Amino acid sequence: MREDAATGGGLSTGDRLLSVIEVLGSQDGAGVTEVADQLEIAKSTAHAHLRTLYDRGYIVKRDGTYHLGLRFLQLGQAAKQPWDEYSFIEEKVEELADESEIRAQFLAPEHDEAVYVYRSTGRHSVPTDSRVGVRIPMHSVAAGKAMLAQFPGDRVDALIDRHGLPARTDETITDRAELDAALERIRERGYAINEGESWEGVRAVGAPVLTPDGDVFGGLSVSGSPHRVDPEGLADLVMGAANEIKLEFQYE
Amino acid sequence: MREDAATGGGLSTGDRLLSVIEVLGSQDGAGVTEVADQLEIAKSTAHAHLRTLYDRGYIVKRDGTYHLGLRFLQLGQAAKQPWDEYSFIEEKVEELADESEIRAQFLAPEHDEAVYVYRSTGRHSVPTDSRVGVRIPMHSVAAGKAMLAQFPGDRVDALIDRHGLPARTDETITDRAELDAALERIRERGYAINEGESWEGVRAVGAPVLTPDGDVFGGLSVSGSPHRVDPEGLADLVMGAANEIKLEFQYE
DNA sequence: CATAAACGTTCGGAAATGTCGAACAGAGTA
DNA sequence: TACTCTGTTCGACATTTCCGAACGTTTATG
Repeated sequence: MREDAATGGGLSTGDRLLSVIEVLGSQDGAGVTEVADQLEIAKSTAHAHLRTLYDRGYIVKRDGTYHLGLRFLQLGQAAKQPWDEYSFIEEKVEELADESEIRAQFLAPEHDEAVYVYRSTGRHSVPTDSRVGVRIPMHSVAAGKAMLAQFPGDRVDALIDRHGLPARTDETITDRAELDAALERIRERGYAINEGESWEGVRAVGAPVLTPDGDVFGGLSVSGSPHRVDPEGLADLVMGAANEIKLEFQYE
Repeated sequence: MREDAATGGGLSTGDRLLSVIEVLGSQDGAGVTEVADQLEIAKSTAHAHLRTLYDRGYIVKRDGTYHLGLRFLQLGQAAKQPWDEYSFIEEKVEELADESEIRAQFLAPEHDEAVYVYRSTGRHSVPTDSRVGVRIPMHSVAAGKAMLAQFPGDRVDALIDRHGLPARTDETITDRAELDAALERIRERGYAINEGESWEGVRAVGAPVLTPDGDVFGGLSVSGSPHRVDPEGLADLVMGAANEIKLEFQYE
Protein backbone atom coordinates (compact mmCIF):
# COMPACT_ATOMS: atom_id res chain seq x y z
CA MET A 1 0.00 0.00 0.00
CA ARG A 2 3.03 2.21 0.25
CA GLU A 3 5.17 2.88 -2.78
CA ASP A 4 8.69 1.75 -2.36
CA ALA A 5 10.37 4.77 -3.77
CA ALA A 6 12.98 3.45 -6.11
CA THR A 7 10.67 0.77 -7.44
CA GLY A 8 8.76 3.20 -9.58
CA GLY A 9 11.48 4.85 -11.61
CA GLY A 10 11.96 7.64 -9.11
CA LEU A 11 15.27 8.89 -7.86
CA SER A 12 16.17 7.04 -4.72
CA THR A 13 18.43 9.81 -3.47
CA GLY A 14 15.75 12.43 -3.85
CA ASP A 15 13.34 10.03 -2.30
CA ARG A 16 15.55 9.66 0.68
CA LEU A 17 15.89 13.39 1.02
CA LEU A 18 12.14 13.68 1.22
CA SER A 19 12.14 11.00 3.90
CA VAL A 20 14.59 13.02 5.91
CA ILE A 21 12.33 16.04 5.61
CA GLU A 22 9.39 13.96 6.77
CA VAL A 23 11.26 12.69 9.77
CA LEU A 24 12.05 16.23 10.83
CA GLY A 25 8.48 17.30 10.17
CA SER A 26 6.84 14.53 12.13
CA GLN A 27 8.59 15.31 15.38
CA ASP A 28 10.24 18.36 16.72
CA GLY A 29 13.90 18.11 16.33
CA ALA A 30 16.12 15.22 15.44
CA GLY A 31 19.84 14.67 15.34
CA VAL A 32 21.94 12.88 12.79
CA THR A 33 21.84 9.58 14.64
CA GLU A 34 18.12 9.71 15.18
CA VAL A 35 17.42 10.36 11.51
CA ALA A 36 19.77 7.56 10.51
CA ASP A 37 18.10 5.11 12.87
CA GLN A 38 14.58 5.94 11.79
CA LEU A 39 15.37 5.60 8.11
CA GLU A 40 17.76 2.71 8.64
CA ILE A 41 20.60 4.33 6.79
CA ALA A 42 24.20 4.97 7.75
CA LYS A 43 24.94 7.93 9.98
CA SER A 44 27.20 9.38 7.34
CA THR A 45 24.40 9.18 4.80
CA ALA A 46 21.96 10.94 7.06
CA HIS A 47 24.62 13.52 7.70
CA ALA A 48 25.04 14.18 3.98
CA HIS A 49 21.33 14.67 3.49
CA LEU A 50 21.03 16.97 6.44
CA ARG A 51 23.97 18.96 5.24
CA THR A 52 22.36 19.36 1.85
CA LEU A 53 19.19 20.68 3.44
CA TYR A 54 21.11 22.89 5.81
CA ASP A 55 23.35 24.46 3.21
CA ARG A 56 20.28 25.29 1.18
CA GLY A 57 18.61 26.88 4.17
CA TYR A 58 15.78 24.40 4.41
CA ILE A 59 16.52 23.24 7.91
CA VAL A 60 17.79 24.89 11.05
CA LYS A 61 19.88 23.83 13.99
CA ARG A 62 18.28 24.67 17.30
CA ASP A 63 19.17 23.29 20.70
CA GLY A 64 21.57 20.93 19.04
CA THR A 65 18.98 19.27 16.82
CA TYR A 66 17.73 19.89 13.31
CA HIS A 67 14.30 21.34 12.65
CA LEU A 68 12.37 22.24 9.53
CA GLY A 69 13.08 25.83 8.56
CA LEU A 70 10.69 28.57 7.62
CA ARG A 71 11.46 28.09 3.97
CA PHE A 72 8.80 25.43 4.14
CA LEU A 73 6.38 28.05 5.35
CA GLN A 74 7.02 29.93 2.15
CA LEU A 75 6.54 26.82 0.04
CA GLY A 76 3.37 26.06 1.96
CA GLN A 77 1.99 29.49 1.16
CA ALA A 78 2.87 29.00 -2.48
CA ALA A 79 1.10 25.65 -2.45
CA LYS A 80 -2.01 27.22 -0.96
CA GLN A 81 -2.11 30.10 -3.39
CA PRO A 82 -4.49 28.49 -5.89
CA TRP A 83 -7.14 28.53 -3.17
CA ASP A 84 -6.27 31.94 -1.80
CA GLU A 85 -6.85 33.18 -5.32
CA TYR A 86 -10.54 32.62 -4.69
CA SER A 87 -10.80 34.62 -1.50
CA PHE A 88 -14.49 33.87 -1.17
CA ILE A 89 -13.70 30.31 -0.13
CA GLU A 90 -12.04 31.34 3.09
CA GLU A 91 -14.71 33.97 3.63
CA LYS A 92 -17.44 31.39 3.32
CA VAL A 93 -15.69 29.16 5.85
CA GLU A 94 -15.63 31.98 8.37
CA GLU A 95 -19.22 32.85 7.60
CA LEU A 96 -20.18 29.24 8.14
CA ALA A 97 -18.39 29.14 11.46
CA ASP A 98 -20.04 32.36 12.57
CA GLU A 99 -23.52 31.23 11.65
CA SER A 100 -23.25 27.70 12.96
CA GLU A 101 -21.21 28.69 15.98
CA ILE A 102 -19.09 25.58 15.59
CA ARG A 103 -15.98 24.79 13.63
CA ALA A 104 -16.13 25.05 9.87
CA GLN A 105 -13.55 23.84 7.40
CA PHE A 106 -12.73 23.56 3.75
CA LEU A 107 -10.84 20.54 2.51
CA ALA A 108 -9.30 19.98 -0.88
CA PRO A 109 -8.78 16.62 -2.55
CA GLU A 110 -5.19 15.85 -3.38
CA HIS A 111 -3.55 12.60 -4.32
CA ASP A 112 -6.72 10.83 -3.25
CA GLU A 113 -6.66 12.22 0.26
CA ALA A 114 -8.44 15.16 1.83
CA VAL A 115 -6.37 18.09 3.05
CA TYR A 116 -7.48 20.80 5.43
CA VAL A 117 -6.97 24.14 3.71
CA TYR A 118 -9.09 26.56 5.75
CA ARG A 119 -10.53 26.25 9.20
CA SER A 120 -12.37 28.67 11.46
CA THR A 121 -13.98 28.69 14.85
CA GLY A 122 -16.01 31.79 14.27
CA ARG A 123 -15.73 35.01 16.20
CA HIS A 124 -13.13 33.51 18.49
CA SER A 125 -10.80 33.90 15.57
CA VAL A 126 -8.57 31.22 16.99
CA PRO A 127 -5.11 31.98 15.67
CA THR A 128 -3.27 29.41 13.60
CA ASP A 129 -5.36 26.30 13.57
CA SER A 130 -2.99 23.42 13.87
CA ARG A 131 -4.97 21.18 11.59
CA VAL A 132 -4.36 23.18 8.44
CA GLY A 133 -2.27 21.15 6.03
CA VAL A 134 -3.18 17.85 7.62
CA ARG A 135 -4.04 15.00 5.27
CA ILE A 136 -6.76 12.56 6.15
CA PRO A 137 -8.40 9.61 4.39
CA MET A 138 -11.39 10.85 2.47
CA HIS A 139 -13.75 8.14 3.66
CA SER A 140 -13.28 9.10 7.28
CA VAL A 141 -14.51 12.70 7.24
CA ALA A 142 -17.75 14.36 6.18
CA ALA A 143 -16.28 16.71 3.60
CA GLY A 144 -14.22 13.83 2.23
CA LYS A 145 -17.19 11.51 1.88
CA ALA A 146 -19.11 14.30 0.20
CA MET A 147 -16.32 14.59 -2.35
CA LEU A 148 -16.02 10.84 -2.78
CA ALA A 149 -19.70 10.62 -3.57
CA GLN A 150 -19.10 12.86 -6.59
CA PHE A 151 -16.20 10.89 -7.98
CA PRO A 152 -16.76 8.43 -10.81
CA GLY A 153 -16.68 4.81 -9.71
CA ASP A 154 -13.32 3.97 -11.21
CA ARG A 155 -11.68 6.83 -9.37
CA VAL A 156 -13.06 5.47 -6.11
CA ASP A 157 -11.71 2.07 -7.06
CA ALA A 158 -8.26 3.46 -7.74
CA LEU A 159 -8.33 5.39 -4.50
CA ILE A 160 -9.14 2.31 -2.46
CA ASP A 161 -6.48 0.31 -4.24
CA ARG A 162 -3.90 2.90 -3.25
CA HIS A 163 -4.95 3.74 0.26
CA GLY A 164 -7.40 1.08 1.37
CA LEU A 165 -10.05 2.01 3.92
CA PRO A 166 -8.01 2.44 7.09
CA ALA A 167 -9.95 2.69 10.35
CA ARG A 168 -9.48 5.74 12.53
CA THR A 169 -12.08 4.81 15.13
CA ASP A 170 -14.47 1.90 15.63
CA GLU A 171 -17.02 3.79 13.59
CA THR A 172 -14.92 4.30 10.48
CA ILE A 173 -16.30 2.68 7.37
CA THR A 174 -13.87 -0.07 6.40
CA ASP A 175 -16.04 -2.13 4.13
CA ARG A 176 -16.37 -1.35 0.46
CA ALA A 177 -20.03 -2.31 0.18
CA GLU A 178 -20.87 -0.24 3.20
CA LEU A 179 -19.02 2.71 1.70
CA ASP A 180 -20.88 2.40 -1.57
CA ALA A 181 -24.20 2.42 0.26
CA ALA A 182 -23.12 5.47 2.25
CA LEU A 183 -22.05 7.32 -0.88
CA GLU A 184 -25.36 6.54 -2.51
CA ARG A 185 -27.21 8.01 0.46
CA ILE A 186 -25.01 11.08 0.29
CA ARG A 187 -25.81 11.60 -3.36
CA GLU A 188 -29.51 11.34 -2.60
CA ARG A 189 -29.45 13.80 0.28
CA GLY A 190 -26.76 16.06 -1.07
CA TYR A 191 -24.77 16.07 2.16
CA ALA A 192 -22.65 13.72 4.24
CA ILE A 193 -22.62 12.97 7.94
CA ASN A 194 -19.65 11.88 9.98
CA GLU A 195 -20.62 10.17 13.19
CA GLY A 196 -17.41 9.69 15.14
CA GLU A 197 -15.71 8.07 12.18
CA SER A 198 -12.52 10.07 12.58
CA TRP A 199 -12.56 11.22 16.17
CA GLU A 200 -14.67 9.70 18.90
CA GLY A 201 -17.50 11.96 19.87
CA VAL A 202 -17.20 14.33 16.93
CA ARG A 203 -20.07 14.74 14.53
CA ALA A 204 -19.85 16.61 11.26
CA VAL A 205 -21.97 17.59 8.30
CA GLY A 206 -20.31 18.09 4.93
CA ALA A 207 -21.14 18.98 1.36
CA PRO A 208 -19.14 18.93 -1.87
CA VAL A 209 -17.94 22.13 -3.48
CA LEU A 210 -18.28 21.89 -7.23
CA THR A 211 -17.08 24.11 -10.03
CA PRO A 212 -19.58 25.36 -12.58
CA ASP A 213 -18.32 22.56 -14.83
CA GLY A 214 -19.31 20.01 -12.22
CA ASP A 215 -15.77 19.10 -11.19
CA VAL A 216 -15.08 18.43 -7.53
CA PHE A 217 -13.21 21.42 -6.17
CA GLY A 218 -13.29 20.54 -2.48
CA GLY A 219 -15.55 19.92 0.46
CA LEU A 220 -17.08 22.07 3.19
CA SER A 221 -18.06 20.85 6.62
CA VAL A 222 -19.00 21.95 10.09
CA SER A 223 -18.12 19.84 13.10
CA GLY A 224 -18.45 19.69 16.85
CA SER A 225 -19.71 17.53 19.67
CA PRO A 226 -22.95 15.74 18.78
CA HIS A 227 -25.24 17.81 20.97
CA ARG A 228 -24.19 20.93 19.11
CA VAL A 229 -24.43 19.44 15.64
CA ASP A 230 -27.95 18.93 14.35
CA PRO A 231 -27.55 17.40 10.89
CA GLU A 232 -31.01 18.35 9.64
CA GLY A 233 -30.59 21.94 10.71
CA LEU A 234 -27.07 22.41 9.45
CA ALA A 235 -27.28 20.56 6.15
CA ASP A 236 -28.98 23.43 4.37
CA LEU A 237 -26.47 25.89 5.73
CA VAL A 238 -23.51 23.86 4.52
CA MET A 239 -25.00 23.00 1.16
CA GLY A 240 -25.99 26.61 0.72
CA ALA A 241 -22.45 27.81 1.36
CA ALA A 242 -21.07 25.20 -1.03
CA ASN A 243 -23.49 26.35 -3.68
CA GLU A 244 -22.62 29.99 -3.13
CA ILE A 245 -18.98 29.19 -3.75
CA LYS A 246 -19.95 27.45 -6.95
CA LEU A 247 -21.82 30.54 -8.06
CA GLU A 248 -18.94 32.85 -7.17
CA PHE A 249 -16.72 31.02 -9.60
CA GLN A 250 -18.81 32.26 -12.48
CA TYR A 251 -18.34 35.91 -11.64
CA GLU A 252 -14.63 35.80 -11.08
CA MET B 1 27.03 35.05 -3.02
CA ARG B 2 25.05 31.93 -3.84
CA GLU B 3 26.32 28.57 -2.68
CA ASP B 4 27.11 26.27 -5.52
CA ALA B 5 25.42 23.21 -4.17
CA ALA B 6 27.75 20.34 -4.81
CA THR B 7 30.79 22.40 -3.91
CA GLY B 8 30.15 22.08 -0.22
CA GLY B 9 29.94 18.34 0.28
CA GLY B 10 26.20 18.26 -0.24
CA LEU B 11 24.37 15.76 -2.38
CA SER B 12 24.04 17.15 -5.87
CA THR B 13 20.99 15.08 -6.66
CA GLY B 14 19.16 16.20 -3.57
CA ASP B 15 20.26 19.69 -4.30
CA ARG B 16 18.76 19.49 -7.73
CA LEU B 17 15.52 18.19 -6.31
CA LEU B 18 15.31 21.26 -4.12
CA SER B 19 15.92 23.42 -7.16
CA VAL B 20 13.03 21.76 -8.92
CA ILE B 21 10.83 22.49 -5.92
CA GLU B 22 11.93 26.11 -5.98
CA VAL B 23 11.16 26.48 -9.64
CA LEU B 24 7.64 25.22 -9.05
CA GLY B 25 7.26 27.45 -6.01
CA SER B 26 8.43 30.62 -7.69
CA GLN B 27 5.83 30.55 -10.41
CA ASP B 28 2.51 28.90 -10.76
CA GLY B 29 2.81 25.82 -12.78
CA ALA B 30 5.63 24.51 -14.90
CA GLY B 31 5.99 21.62 -17.27
CA VAL B 32 8.88 19.22 -17.71
CA THR B 33 10.48 21.25 -20.47
CA GLU B 34 10.19 24.50 -18.60
CA VAL B 35 11.83 23.07 -15.49
CA ALA B 36 14.60 21.55 -17.58
CA ASP B 37 15.26 24.83 -19.35
CA GLN B 38 15.35 26.91 -16.20
CA LEU B 39 17.74 24.56 -14.44
CA GLU B 40 19.70 23.80 -17.57
CA ILE B 41 19.37 20.07 -17.25
CA ALA B 42 18.16 17.41 -19.63
CA LYS B 43 14.46 16.98 -20.05
CA SER B 44 14.71 13.38 -18.95
CA THR B 45 16.46 14.47 -15.77
CA ALA B 46 13.80 17.01 -14.95
CA HIS B 47 11.25 14.35 -15.65
CA ALA B 48 12.87 11.97 -13.18
CA HIS B 49 12.88 14.60 -10.45
CA LEU B 50 9.29 15.55 -11.07
CA ARG B 51 8.28 11.93 -11.03
CA THR B 52 9.98 11.45 -7.71
CA LEU B 53 8.10 14.39 -6.23
CA TYR B 54 4.87 13.29 -7.82
CA ASP B 55 5.02 9.71 -6.65
CA ARG B 56 5.62 10.92 -3.16
CA GLY B 57 2.65 13.23 -3.33
CA TYR B 58 4.62 16.46 -3.07
CA ILE B 59 3.50 17.93 -6.34
CA VAL B 60 0.30 17.90 -8.31
CA LYS B 61 -0.62 17.99 -11.95
CA ARG B 62 -3.21 20.62 -12.75
CA ASP B 63 -4.09 22.02 -16.15
CA GLY B 64 -1.28 19.99 -17.61
CA THR B 65 1.46 21.56 -15.48
CA TYR B 66 3.03 20.67 -12.19
CA HIS B 67 2.36 22.66 -9.03
CA LEU B 68 3.49 22.40 -5.45
CA GLY B 69 1.13 20.20 -3.49
CA LEU B 70 -0.47 20.79 -0.15
CA ARG B 71 2.02 18.53 1.54
CA PHE B 72 4.16 21.64 1.68
CA LEU B 73 1.40 23.35 3.59
CA GLN B 74 1.73 20.66 6.21
CA LEU B 75 5.49 21.03 6.35
CA GLY B 76 5.07 24.78 6.58
CA GLN B 77 2.80 24.41 9.57
CA ALA B 78 5.30 22.08 11.17
CA ALA B 79 8.06 24.62 10.57
CA LYS B 80 5.99 27.35 12.18
CA GLN B 81 5.09 25.31 15.22
CA PRO B 82 7.91 26.55 17.45
CA TRP B 83 6.36 30.01 17.25
CA ASP B 84 2.77 28.86 17.51
CA GLU B 85 3.84 27.22 20.73
CA TYR B 86 4.02 30.69 22.22
CA SER B 87 0.54 31.80 21.27
CA PHE B 88 1.05 35.19 22.85
CA ILE B 89 3.30 36.21 20.00
CA GLU B 90 0.54 36.12 17.43
CA GLU B 91 -1.83 37.68 19.93
CA LYS B 92 0.51 40.59 20.46
CA VAL B 93 0.79 41.13 16.74
CA GLU B 94 -2.97 41.39 16.42
CA GLU B 95 -3.13 43.64 19.46
CA LEU B 96 -0.49 45.86 17.94
CA ALA B 97 -2.40 46.07 14.67
CA ASP B 98 -5.63 46.91 16.49
CA GLU B 99 -4.06 49.63 18.59
CA SER B 100 -1.97 51.21 15.87
CA GLU B 101 -4.61 50.72 13.19
CA ILE B 102 -1.92 49.82 10.70
CA ARG B 103 -0.19 46.60 9.74
CA ALA B 104 1.78 44.77 12.40
CA GLN B 105 4.13 41.88 11.89
CA PHE B 106 6.48 39.53 13.64
CA LEU B 107 9.61 38.38 11.85
CA ALA B 108 12.01 35.65 12.87
CA PRO B 109 15.70 35.50 12.03
CA GLU B 110 16.72 32.43 10.08
CA HIS B 111 19.86 31.71 8.14
CA ASP B 112 20.74 35.37 8.45
CA GLU B 113 17.57 36.58 6.83
CA ALA B 114 14.31 37.84 8.29
CA VAL B 115 11.16 35.81 7.69
CA TYR B 116 7.59 37.00 8.11
CA VAL B 117 5.90 34.64 10.56
CA TYR B 118 2.81 36.59 11.65
CA ARG B 119 1.06 39.53 10.12
CA SER B 120 -2.16 41.33 10.91
CA THR B 121 -4.13 44.30 9.67
CA GLY B 122 -6.25 44.64 12.77
CA ARG B 123 -10.01 44.33 12.86
CA HIS B 124 -10.18 43.81 9.14
CA SER B 125 -8.88 40.35 9.85
CA VAL B 126 -7.55 40.13 6.33
CA PRO B 127 -7.51 36.45 5.50
CA THR B 128 -4.27 34.78 4.51
CA ASP B 129 -1.66 37.44 4.26
CA SER B 130 0.43 36.63 1.27
CA ARG B 131 3.64 37.84 2.82
CA VAL B 132 3.83 35.15 5.49
CA GLY B 133 6.83 32.94 4.84
CA VAL B 134 8.60 35.53 2.74
CA ARG B 135 12.30 36.03 3.39
CA ILE B 136 13.84 39.44 3.22
CA PRO B 137 17.31 40.88 3.89
CA MET B 138 17.50 41.95 7.52
CA HIS B 139 19.07 45.32 6.81
CA SER B 140 16.16 46.42 4.66
CA VAL B 141 13.29 46.22 7.15
CA ALA B 142 12.65 47.77 10.54
CA ALA B 143 12.22 44.56 12.49
CA GLY B 144 15.28 43.16 10.78
CA LYS B 145 17.46 46.15 11.62
CA ALA B 146 16.23 45.96 15.19
CA MET B 147 17.43 42.37 15.35
CA LEU B 148 20.70 43.15 13.62
CA ALA B 149 21.43 45.81 16.20
CA GLN B 150 21.36 43.12 18.89
CA PHE B 151 23.70 40.74 17.11
CA PRO B 152 27.35 40.61 18.09
CA GLY B 153 29.64 42.26 15.58
CA ASP B 154 31.12 39.08 14.17
CA ARG B 155 27.68 37.74 13.40
CA VAL B 156 26.92 40.88 11.46
CA ASP B 157 30.20 40.43 9.63
CA ALA B 158 29.38 36.84 8.70
CA LEU B 159 25.92 37.86 7.57
CA ILE B 160 27.24 40.53 5.25
CA ASP B 161 29.84 38.13 3.87
CA ARG B 162 27.10 35.71 2.95
CA HIS B 163 24.38 38.00 1.70
CA GLY B 164 25.96 41.38 1.15
CA LEU B 165 23.79 44.48 1.51
CA PRO B 166 21.53 44.25 -1.52
CA ALA B 167 19.48 47.33 -2.38
CA ARG B 168 15.72 47.02 -2.59
CA THR B 169 15.04 50.71 -3.19
CA ASP B 170 17.15 53.83 -3.51
CA GLU B 171 16.88 54.28 0.23
CA THR B 172 18.22 50.87 1.23
CA ILE B 173 21.41 51.00 3.27
CA THR B 174 24.11 49.47 1.14
CA ASP B 175 27.19 50.78 2.90
CA ARG B 176 28.70 49.00 5.85
CA ALA B 177 29.73 52.12 7.73
CA GLU B 178 26.31 53.61 7.25
CA LEU B 179 24.76 50.43 8.56
CA ASP B 180 26.96 50.42 11.64
CA ALA B 181 25.95 53.99 12.40
CA ALA B 182 22.30 53.10 11.94
CA LEU B 183 22.60 50.09 14.23
CA GLU B 184 24.26 52.22 16.86
CA ARG B 185 21.40 54.70 16.76
CA ILE B 186 18.93 51.83 17.03
CA ARG B 187 20.67 50.53 20.13
CA GLU B 188 20.53 53.97 21.70
CA ARG B 189 16.86 54.53 20.99
CA GLY B 190 15.74 50.95 21.37
CA TYR B 191 13.81 50.94 18.12
CA ALA B 192 14.43 51.00 14.38
CA ILE B 193 12.87 53.04 11.62
CA ASN B 194 12.48 51.98 8.01
CA GLU B 195 12.02 54.91 5.67
CA GLY B 196 11.19 53.41 2.31
CA GLU B 197 14.19 51.11 2.43
CA SER B 198 12.26 48.09 1.26
CA TRP B 199 9.23 49.53 -0.49
CA GLU B 200 8.93 53.06 -1.75
CA GLY B 201 6.59 55.07 0.39
CA VAL B 202 6.37 52.62 3.26
CA ARG B 203 7.52 53.63 6.70
CA ALA B 204 7.90 51.22 9.60
CA VAL B 205 8.89 51.18 13.24
CA GLY B 206 10.42 48.03 14.69
CA ALA B 207 11.79 46.64 17.92
CA PRO B 208 13.69 43.48 18.79
CA VAL B 209 12.00 40.67 20.69
CA LEU B 210 14.40 39.18 23.19
CA THR B 211 14.19 36.12 25.38
CA PRO B 212 14.75 36.52 29.12
CA ASP B 213 18.29 35.29 28.46
CA GLY B 214 18.88 38.20 26.11
CA ASP B 215 18.90 36.14 22.93
CA VAL B 216 17.29 37.59 19.83
CA PHE B 217 14.02 35.76 19.30
CA GLY B 218 12.59 37.91 16.54
CA GLY B 219 11.42 41.36 15.66
CA LEU B 220 8.14 43.26 15.85
CA SER B 221 7.14 46.12 13.61
CA VAL B 222 4.24 48.23 12.44
CA SER B 223 4.16 49.67 8.94
CA GLY B 224 2.12 51.84 6.64
CA SER B 225 2.24 54.93 4.54
CA PRO B 226 4.31 57.71 6.16
CA HIS B 227 1.42 59.97 7.10
CA ARG B 228 -0.07 57.19 9.19
CA VAL B 229 3.19 56.17 10.85
CA ASP B 230 4.45 58.54 13.51
CA PRO B 231 7.71 57.03 14.77
CA GLU B 232 7.75 58.90 18.07
CA GLY B 233 4.22 57.89 18.88
CA LEU B 234 4.46 54.28 17.82
CA ALA B 235 7.89 53.45 19.19
CA ASP B 236 6.65 53.02 22.75
CA LEU B 237 3.79 50.85 21.57
CA VAL B 238 6.07 48.52 19.62
CA MET B 239 8.78 48.37 22.26
CA GLY B 240 6.13 47.77 24.88
CA ALA B 241 4.68 44.84 22.97
CA ALA B 242 8.16 43.41 22.44
CA ASN B 243 8.84 43.68 26.12
CA GLU B 244 5.55 42.05 27.03
CA ILE B 245 6.47 39.07 24.90
CA LYS B 246 9.78 38.85 26.70
CA LEU B 247 7.97 38.83 30.02
CA GLU B 248 5.50 36.17 28.87
CA PHE B 249 8.36 33.80 28.25
CA GLN B 250 9.08 33.68 31.95
CA TYR B 251 5.61 32.52 32.92
CA GLU B 252 5.27 29.81 30.32
C1' DC C 1 38.30 13.55 38.08
C1' DA C 2 38.80 9.89 34.99
C1' DT C 3 36.50 6.90 32.05
C1' DA C 4 32.91 5.59 29.09
C1' DA C 5 29.40 6.34 26.01
C1' DA C 6 27.18 8.89 22.62
C1' DC C 7 27.22 12.18 19.13
C1' DG C 8 28.64 14.57 14.83
C1' DT C 9 32.08 14.58 11.51
C1' DT C 10 35.49 13.14 7.81
C1' DC C 11 37.38 9.95 4.53
C1' DG C 12 38.16 6.42 0.79
C1' DG C 13 36.50 2.75 -2.08
C1' DA C 14 33.01 -0.16 -4.19
C1' DA C 15 28.70 -0.37 -5.90
C1' DA C 16 24.70 1.68 -7.27
C1' DT C 17 22.33 5.31 -9.70
C1' DG C 18 21.65 9.72 -11.75
C1' DT C 19 22.45 12.01 -16.03
C1' DC C 20 22.41 12.61 -20.78
C1' DG C 21 20.92 12.23 -25.63
C1' DA C 22 18.36 10.04 -28.82
C1' DA C 23 14.22 8.13 -30.10
C1' DC C 24 9.20 7.52 -29.48
C1' DA C 25 4.35 8.87 -28.85
C1' DG C 26 0.75 12.16 -28.45
C1' DA C 27 -1.54 16.74 -28.59
C1' DG C 28 -2.20 20.91 -30.70
C1' DT C 29 -1.54 24.02 -34.79
C1' DA C 30 -0.85 25.77 -39.40
C1' DT D 1 -1.15 16.16 -44.03
C1' DA D 2 2.93 17.74 -42.05
C1' DC D 3 4.92 20.33 -38.49
C1' DT D 4 6.13 21.59 -33.81
C1' DC D 5 5.52 21.36 -29.39
C1' DT D 6 4.83 18.63 -25.49
C1' DG D 7 5.88 14.39 -22.10
C1' DT D 8 7.75 9.93 -21.96
C1' DT D 9 10.94 5.76 -22.22
C1' DC D 10 15.34 3.56 -22.85
C1' DG D 11 20.34 2.16 -22.59
C1' DA D 12 25.10 3.25 -21.46
C1' DC D 13 28.51 5.76 -19.38
C1' DA D 14 30.33 8.25 -15.68
C1' DT D 15 29.34 10.35 -11.66
C1' DT D 16 27.54 9.87 -7.20
C1' DT D 17 25.83 8.13 -3.39
C1' DC D 18 26.32 5.08 0.15
C1' DC D 19 28.50 2.43 3.64
C1' DG D 20 31.77 1.31 7.39
C1' DA D 21 35.46 2.52 9.95
C1' DA D 22 37.97 5.93 12.27
C1' DC D 23 38.41 10.44 14.19
C1' DG D 24 37.58 14.44 17.35
C1' DT D 25 34.11 16.42 20.77
C1' DT D 26 30.79 16.64 23.84
C1' DT D 27 27.87 14.72 27.40
C1' DA D 28 27.08 11.04 30.97
C1' DT D 29 28.58 8.03 34.25
C1' DG D 30 31.50 5.70 37.47
